[in-house]
This record gives sequence, structure tokens and C-alpha cells, in this order.
Amino acid sequence: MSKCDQCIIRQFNSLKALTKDELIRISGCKTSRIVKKGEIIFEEGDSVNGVYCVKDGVCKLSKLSANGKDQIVKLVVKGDLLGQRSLVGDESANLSAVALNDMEVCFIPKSEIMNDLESNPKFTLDMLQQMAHDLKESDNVIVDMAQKSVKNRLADVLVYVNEHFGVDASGYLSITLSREDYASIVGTATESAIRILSQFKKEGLISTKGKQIKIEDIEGLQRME
Amino acid sequence: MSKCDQCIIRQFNSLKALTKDELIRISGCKTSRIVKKGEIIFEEGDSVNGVYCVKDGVCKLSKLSANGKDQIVKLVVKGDLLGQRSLVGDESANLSAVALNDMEVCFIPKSEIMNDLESNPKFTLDMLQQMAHDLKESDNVIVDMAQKSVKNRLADVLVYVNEHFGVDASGYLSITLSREDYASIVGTATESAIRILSQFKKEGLISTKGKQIKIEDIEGLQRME
DNA sequence: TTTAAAATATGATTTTTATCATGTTTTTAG
DNA sequence: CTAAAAACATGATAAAAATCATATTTTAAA
Repeated sequence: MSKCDQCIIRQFNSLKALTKDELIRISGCKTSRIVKKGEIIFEEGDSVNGVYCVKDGVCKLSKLSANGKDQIVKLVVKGDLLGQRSLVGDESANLSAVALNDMEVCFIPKSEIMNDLESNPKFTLDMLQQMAHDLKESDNVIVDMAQKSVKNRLADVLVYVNEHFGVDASGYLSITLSREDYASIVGTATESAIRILSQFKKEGLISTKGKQIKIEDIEGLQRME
Repeated sequence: MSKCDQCIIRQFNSLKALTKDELIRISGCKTSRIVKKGEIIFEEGDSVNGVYCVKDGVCKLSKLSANGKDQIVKLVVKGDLLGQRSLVGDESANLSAVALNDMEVCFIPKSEIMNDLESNPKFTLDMLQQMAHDLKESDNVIVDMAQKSVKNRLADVLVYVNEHFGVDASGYLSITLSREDYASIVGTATESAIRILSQFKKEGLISTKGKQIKIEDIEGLQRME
């Protein structure tokens, strides 16, 4: 089993604020796991009972709305923690987490994390800062959701995915989301998302190969925002 | 000057996790202030440099969108803290805070709060728990914003205001929001909000007197959700 | 108290977005 | 490899919401 105190990933999240002793203790009780693309890590209503540290891959956090559609609230990437909100709030999951590609995650039991949160203020403060950042992001999403058109929001998402996940050797976005996923991030009907992507294609802003998307004119997409 | 350790309001927020000594120290450096209805407490981009503890009244947290419209993200009420996100993130305000009625607030300088956050894990953890709750709420707003109709969202807001602020002696909502404020919470055009309120009136769900609103059929409004 | 300004109200119209229908392509399972 | 399922695509139409126009009412200021 790999050791947390030698794991580079923790530099990207609040676990970096733990002491060497705390990391060694956590190493002893954490479990590693491979999550296949499409697999559910946890679902709305589940007791999560710990925190996942994402060593590789990406997953979506989504919530089922009253009308039966899934709304994606956030993408969780390599280096992020997952499940900390439910853990801190001591409640069952408000969102579902589903892998968008193959992932590698470490699971740290709740009791271990809570122990450190209660005794290591540096760790707690780092977690608080991270959550403050998440809250700011969420507030910004609310504003965009309320005030921008579907077309604008979709352009935003393409730019976001491009910036955060980059492109593969042939220039296609390295994360492949289904049209339904795009619709579910933007908060629109799948047909509308497809239609707008087609329009972007006609306008030369993007090109596609199957479900893969290549951004051809990022300034054009940004200008729309 | 009133003493924080004897102030009942702190029971409603994270300040309750401070020790008596810490409260006495804070009492010595806090300042009290009356904020008139409509007055700006801070604006997007301001350095807030501390935390406000709301002793009385209500304010809106909003952000100016690219199209020039204000989007209200949250209502901050008696007992809540204000400005903690910017303080923890060590950045300028992402939102503006404007009083919706006359308020009484206490301002605690940043250095004092940070000092306690770094040394009192109970306080930090309480703050973290509160922020986890805020984040959950924000995520839920995103889902509603994306998946519910304007009419549904407006019904939600009326129910929310009713539940959180109650009614005056004659049964009218005790917080009086302008139609523009309602539009800005829901994320719609002012005319649309007015139109839907008129429709609710015709359907007997609410009645109005000037800008005041009385809920006549809360189940009807809830059923819509 | 009178008047100007702001807020509320409502109609007409346009734009945006959702829904339904249906066909095509791509992916997946046997 | 092939059939079935899933995902993608697009047209037609309906519904939702924005915009523009213009009254009317309420509020605030001189």
C-alpha cells in the first residue's frame, strides 16, 4: 500500500496541511480503489462515511431534480477531495458522484478525518479555505445560470473544459462528455445542447468527431460570454 | 459598548464556539453600527477586512452579471455572519451586501477572527460546518435554477420568505421586497416577476396591498414546486 | 401638497428554449 | 460480426420568458 506522506497528490488539497504523523496514521487505514468510467462512487442519500482523495480521473457531482433530470453541479478532478461536505455537515450525500473516466481514488474513513479536524487547526483552516472557494464558485454558477443564455453557458463550459482538462494529441478535448452531460451541466434539454453544438460547428467555433469535440476558435467562444 | 459574551445572537452562528476569553477580547475591538434600509454594507471588489455579525435586520447578497442585472444569491438574516467567505479566502468581496430593512450589525476586524481561526479548532470547525451548509444550499439553488420554471422558483421564494421571516399583524410578509428584488432572486425579468405575481393573485394564491404581499394559499404555492 | 420619479402593471411581440417526432450514426453486448 | 441499444441529429411545433411600449399607481422630495 502506498504511503500518504510520499503521495504527491495531497499537495493539491487540504491533506497537505496534515503533519507527517497524521499522514502515517491515515496511510494505515485508507483504502485504494479503481473506479471504472460510469461507475457510481456514491449516490444522493448515501451515508458517505469518509472522504475520497482523487488520485486520477474525473467525476461529476450531480443531483436529481424534481422533473427527473440530473443536474451536474461540479466536476471533481485529480487532486480534489470528494465527500468532505457531507462529512463535515454530518449528513447523507446531497449529490451523486459518478466517474467520467477511469479513476483511482483513496478512501479515508470519517473518524480519521474528524479526529484531525478537531485537533489540527491548520488542517481545518485549509479545509475551510477550500470550501470558501467552492462556495464562491457555486455562487458564480448561480449568477451565470440565472443571467446567461443557454448558448453562452455552453460556450463557457467548453472553455472551462478546455482550460481545466486540456486536449489530447490530435487537439480534441481530453475529457469526453456526452451531449447529455453537457446539457446537464448547462441545465438545458439534451436536444438544445446538441442543436447549439451543431450551430457552433457551423460557425467554425468547434469541430467534432463522433462525440469528441475540438475547439477551433476559443476567442470566439470567449467573446460570447 | 455591549459585551459579546453576554450577547444572545452569537448562539446562532460560529461565534458560539469561542471561549469566554476570546469573546472578551473581541468585545474590546468590535464596533457596532446601524445600517439603514437600502444602505450598502460592502460591494463587489471591496476589501471587507472583517466579519459582520447581524444583530438585527436582513440584507441581500448579490452580484452584478455581465448583462448589467443584479442577481441575488442569498438573504442574510439576524444571527448570521456576513463577509466570512471573503475573509477566509483572503480576497475582495465577490458579492455586494445591501440592507433590505434597518439593520444592526457588529463588525469584528479580520485579524481578530483569523487569530481565533488559527488557534481554536472548535471555532474553525464550526465555521467549516456552517460553510458546508451554505455550500449545500448553493448547490440546491443551482439545481432549482437550472431545472425549475420561473413560476416555480417564484412560488418557492414566497414560501421561503414566509417560512423564514413570517408575517406581520395583518398577515403580510414581514419582509417587503420590491418586485425587482423578487425578479433578482428568481433570476428573471422584472416584468416577468410582476406578471407571475399578478397571476398568483388571480388564482387566489396571494393577495397584495401596494408592494406588500400576503400568502393566501401556501399549500397551493408549495404544490407548484 | 404638489410634482417628479420610481415602482407596479399589462398588452403586444419577439426570442429563446422545451417538447415531440423521427431518422441516422455510433457504441456495445452477445 | 451483427443486432440491439444508446447516443446523436434535426425538423416542426409549442411553451416559456424576454423585450419593448405604455399606462397607472405609489413613493419620495421640493
